Amino acid sequence: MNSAPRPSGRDATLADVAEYAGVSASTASRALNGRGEFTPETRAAVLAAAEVLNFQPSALARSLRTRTTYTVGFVVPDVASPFYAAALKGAQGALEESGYRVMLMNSGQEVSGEVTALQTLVSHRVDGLLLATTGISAGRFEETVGRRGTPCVFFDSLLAGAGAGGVRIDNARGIDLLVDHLVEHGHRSIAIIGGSLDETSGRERLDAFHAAMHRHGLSVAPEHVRVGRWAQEVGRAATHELLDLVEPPTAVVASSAELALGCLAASRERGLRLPADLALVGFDDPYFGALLEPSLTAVGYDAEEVGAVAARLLVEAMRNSEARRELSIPVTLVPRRSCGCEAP
Amino acid sequence: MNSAPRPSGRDATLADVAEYAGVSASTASRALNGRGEFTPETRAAVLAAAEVLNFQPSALARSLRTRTTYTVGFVVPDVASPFYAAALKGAQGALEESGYRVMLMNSGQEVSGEVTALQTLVSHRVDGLLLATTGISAGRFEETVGRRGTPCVFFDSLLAGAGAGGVRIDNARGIDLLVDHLVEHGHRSIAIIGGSLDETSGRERLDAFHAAMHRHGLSVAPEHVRVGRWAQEVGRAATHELLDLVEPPTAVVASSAELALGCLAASRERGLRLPADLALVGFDDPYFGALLEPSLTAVGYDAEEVGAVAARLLVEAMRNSEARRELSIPVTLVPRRSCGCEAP
DNA sequence: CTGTTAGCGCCTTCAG
DNA sequence: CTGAAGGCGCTAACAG
Repeated sequence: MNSAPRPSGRDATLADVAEYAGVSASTASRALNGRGEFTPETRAAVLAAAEVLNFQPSALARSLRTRTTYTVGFVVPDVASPFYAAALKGAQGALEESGYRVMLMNSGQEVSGEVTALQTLVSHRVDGLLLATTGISAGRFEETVGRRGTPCVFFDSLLAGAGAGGVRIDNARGIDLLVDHLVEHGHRSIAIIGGSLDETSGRERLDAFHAAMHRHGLSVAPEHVRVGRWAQEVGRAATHELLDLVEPPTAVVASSAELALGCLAASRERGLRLPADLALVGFDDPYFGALLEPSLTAVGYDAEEVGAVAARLLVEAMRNSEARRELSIPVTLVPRRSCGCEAP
Repeated sequence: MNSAPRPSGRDATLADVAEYAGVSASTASRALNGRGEFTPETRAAVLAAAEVLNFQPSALARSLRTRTTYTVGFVVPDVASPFYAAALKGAQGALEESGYRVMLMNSGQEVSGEVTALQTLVSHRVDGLLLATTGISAGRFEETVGRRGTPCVFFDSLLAGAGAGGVRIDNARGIDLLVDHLVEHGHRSIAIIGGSLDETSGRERLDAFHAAMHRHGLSVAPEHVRVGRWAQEVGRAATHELLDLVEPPTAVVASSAELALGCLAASRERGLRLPADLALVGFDDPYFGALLEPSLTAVGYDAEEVGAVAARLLVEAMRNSEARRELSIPVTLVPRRSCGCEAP
């Protein structure tokens, strides 16, 4: 034993611990990190010293030295969106299990924001990236993170062939489920309110809609296709436009929960009774879906799982960069009343 | 000019840039950071070199040297919760404006998780902390981050007198608004479904409820007070219990959106017609509140603002640690139909 | 205005 | 098993 705990002038560094324990810095380092064998005394002394001095190793210095930060960058358009928030939680959990931390960046729906976020993350030397892109080009991406070779797993919105992998939602299957269900209810004049075509999900859902309609031998009027941002307001406006048509649809599939909510709002403004006057189904099953009026028939999936799977893929990639892998998250139909079902 | 861009063996370091530009490392550093004046040539040469070599300064090394990370730690029980997600977004935006980045940690509703999160953040030498605690003790907090003196602003749930400041929601005012409104509708037998008493909001809302009832000269039956976690399931169970009473309440105030949703679900399960059979009002105005059946009368506030204000307080504290400041976010009543109003 | 020197805190050869 | 030495990449003194 030596002097009293440091008067907190600065806080304890490895050297302090070593001095206090009466050993060299390297020995202290080894003891603390469990490398090699020691005489019990030595080890105990170091541990005690660390305890007493409240030693908190500097992740900064360690990372600089080891060239590993155990930090992963997470970039999404908007953390406040339920989907991204859930994905973040899932990823966070999975990463934590593997000892990684998350540095979060909002890209704010803009490519410039995405590039900035990526640069920041790269300068922080993150070990990996989890990215839900909103439209960065492969070239820009390559230029920003490619050179350093930081592993990157895309999710939700993928960048063709780039990065160490991707996790997608089974958009085509989901839309199929929705359209099939509407057709079973006898609808033939179905409209779609789609999300941004700059994103994978926006494009895939719209394409799948056309394909599904075609499969049923149904035609889709051009004015029955509305696309825009993923916002409630967009869904609302689109619904009004749809209903103002000389031949309004008898059913609509909304590409997201926000869009479906907008449709609901517009219908309510017009005093429409759903599903009698208009049937509605949506992609995304919000947790309050059963409590809406009418309760919303939707295609659901596990958003946390999207993040968790992406994170696991990334961890693998960071450990041993193997071949690129792409996974798909399954979706299921949750029939409720907005489609015309009698159910719950 | 010198040789061709580096074959990307490793990536460019400041030394590389300096060499390429034919100047010393310190000059390169100064030029890049805009310190001091230079002969135009020098500056241009350095900038060009940095450009060509795609130089990305290491935030790690810089932080180690300057003892500043420009990173803020953000700790919440659950990022996926709408409130925290929104607060995060608000904080993120405000912080970004001041050049700070966010490192996110989920405490998972447990004190142990909170301590771990704090330790991690401290070892990363974050410049500041934004914390929505779930019950860490002042002692534990002091022990974990106090020694280093990292500024910390609490939000939502405060730790009495600790840290550099706090941002609270005006819970008392919100509950007053709710109770007053119910009383105006003629209710005298009002129950409350409260959230966790380990958190400031849980306690304050419950206390305010008792105070408000008292103010109106109304008594509250002990069995009309139910508390638990902030979960829909809890709200549902509590509502069933309330309705099974020999003297069920005629109205209930739910302490959060989740709780209100649970109450709605339970009411629906029993085939009750709201607000005729039971009036309901809630703290927290979810964005889909108008689309529920019946639409939910609630007290709302700007969740993003909570995060943004906390972040601004923190930035001030990091710049010049002045006196502790505590701010309150205002709330407003949004009357809809679940209370008995005819409105929208 | 510019270069040289030193060191942030840690880990990891290389000797002993 | 342990200690000494060096360096990760950058910036802040200190000279010139």
